[in-house]
Amino acid sequence: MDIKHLNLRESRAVHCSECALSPICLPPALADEDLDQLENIIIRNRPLTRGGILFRYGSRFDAIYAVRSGAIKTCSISANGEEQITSFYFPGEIVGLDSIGHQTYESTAIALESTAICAIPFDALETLAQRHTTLNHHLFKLMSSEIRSDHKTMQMVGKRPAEEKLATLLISFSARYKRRNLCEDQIHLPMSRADIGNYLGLAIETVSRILTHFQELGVISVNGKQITVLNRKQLFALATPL
Amino acid sequence: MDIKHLNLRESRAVHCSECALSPICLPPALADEDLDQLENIIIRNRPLTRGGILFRYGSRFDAIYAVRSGAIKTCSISANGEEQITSFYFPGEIVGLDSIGHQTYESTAIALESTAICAIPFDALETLAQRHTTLNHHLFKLMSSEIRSDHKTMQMVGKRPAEEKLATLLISFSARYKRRNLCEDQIHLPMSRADIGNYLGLAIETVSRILTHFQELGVISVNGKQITVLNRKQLFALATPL
DNA sequence: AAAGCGATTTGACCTAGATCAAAGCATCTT
DNA sequence: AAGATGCTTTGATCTAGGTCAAATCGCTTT
Repeated sequence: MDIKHLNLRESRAVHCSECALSPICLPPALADEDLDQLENIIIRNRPLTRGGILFRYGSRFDAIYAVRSGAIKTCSISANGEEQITSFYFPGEIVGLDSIGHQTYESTAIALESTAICAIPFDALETLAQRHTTLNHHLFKLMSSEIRSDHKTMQMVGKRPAEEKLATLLISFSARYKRRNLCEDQIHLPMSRADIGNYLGLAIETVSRILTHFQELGVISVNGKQITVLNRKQLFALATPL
Repeated sequence: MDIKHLNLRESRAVHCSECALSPICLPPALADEDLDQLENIIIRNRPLTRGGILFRYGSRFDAIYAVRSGAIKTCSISANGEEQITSFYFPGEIVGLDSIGHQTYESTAIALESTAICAIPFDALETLAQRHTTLNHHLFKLMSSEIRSDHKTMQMVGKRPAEEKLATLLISFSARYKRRNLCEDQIHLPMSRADIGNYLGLAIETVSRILTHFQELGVISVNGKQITVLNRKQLFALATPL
């Protein structure tokens, strides 16, 4: 490991207790002592670049990951090789929960842009959780939230008009920006139109057309991957009321 | 509680260790002593009748449920009142995992036919799991399996031809029959065509048409809710290769 | 700055599956 | 047994959104 790399590590070595994302990713009532123990097992690697693979379907499962910055997509690959994007993950969110209890990762996780990650080795985490009720409970909660979020996705994807799907997705992204105290009306889409289409079950042409249409309606303004919400109320009216 | 009810309870009081479904619903390596403790917290109520509600969105979350016989559907209700079926549960499977860590149930669970249930109060289960690593691990595993199963559903529902969706669903049901050592070629559909349509994102007419078409192809024979698989190989060929 | 390349947009057309409508079938009532 | 009620099937249309094709926009790379 060269000096430059060491410096990089050093500069990014933020303790969980100082991390702005901890309200999203950690249980609220974690004692200082427990936090220290958790801190000790977390590994902060060099950031992934766009397209970089965090883990690959079939490789040995050893850790779950907290996104620190950037964004991740996860996909299931069907036997005939077609990939289905199952989720997008933003800072503060945890990737890899679907592989817990398995020997191998059950999906592939790919960085959508330059992305910094905290790796949390699962064996150590499970051992720690066995001794700390709060942490164990938090893990249950994280996993059940993941299930619910998948259910919302199913609700959005299953047989709704394309406009509704897209409006709903934009609102979901906006809400996640807000949760991190970022401006909820400036949505940066880290993924391609193809990714959005795959996720929502739409052709990329449809995604593009609907974004232009929303723009014509004056609901949003589109500038490549940058979306500005101009009429929040109307956007909600276009979406599936979840 | 009247005598009749007590008798009913008595007659169905099968211990987990004797339950044919335990390989599906319990961790394989659970010590006898732990099993006794688990057994003590489980509540076996009177069976639900068709349409009976196991739990309702918004009511207080207090237990997860193992299906003993019959079948359950769970639905998310969107704000405009439309329901989206998120899963079907067969004997040995666990319902309610999506509500763990919440005060209230996050979905509604409804019996599709006469259905017997084991209720497992979650507080007690969590306390027990805190002391028994195997059980805790099993809970993680159950939840991650639920996430994966949702991902498979998303893969099936998202932008696949209708025939593929239906073939895939039949195979999923068939696999779950087999898991319980039942004949994998005799599929009893406990749910209506409308439920299947809702789940797969198809109109009920489409569901019906495709079942007839599969019958014309000689792949299955349809008799109301009773499906017989005549050509397993061909059915697989019609399905999404998951 | 030019060239090259992938991503995105826009337009024209076409199909899978939705919707509408009506007829069959069961199951439950009276 | 005759209705009544609610599924399911079948048939005839219609349309949202897919597919194909071409133009445009942003990028790297040279």
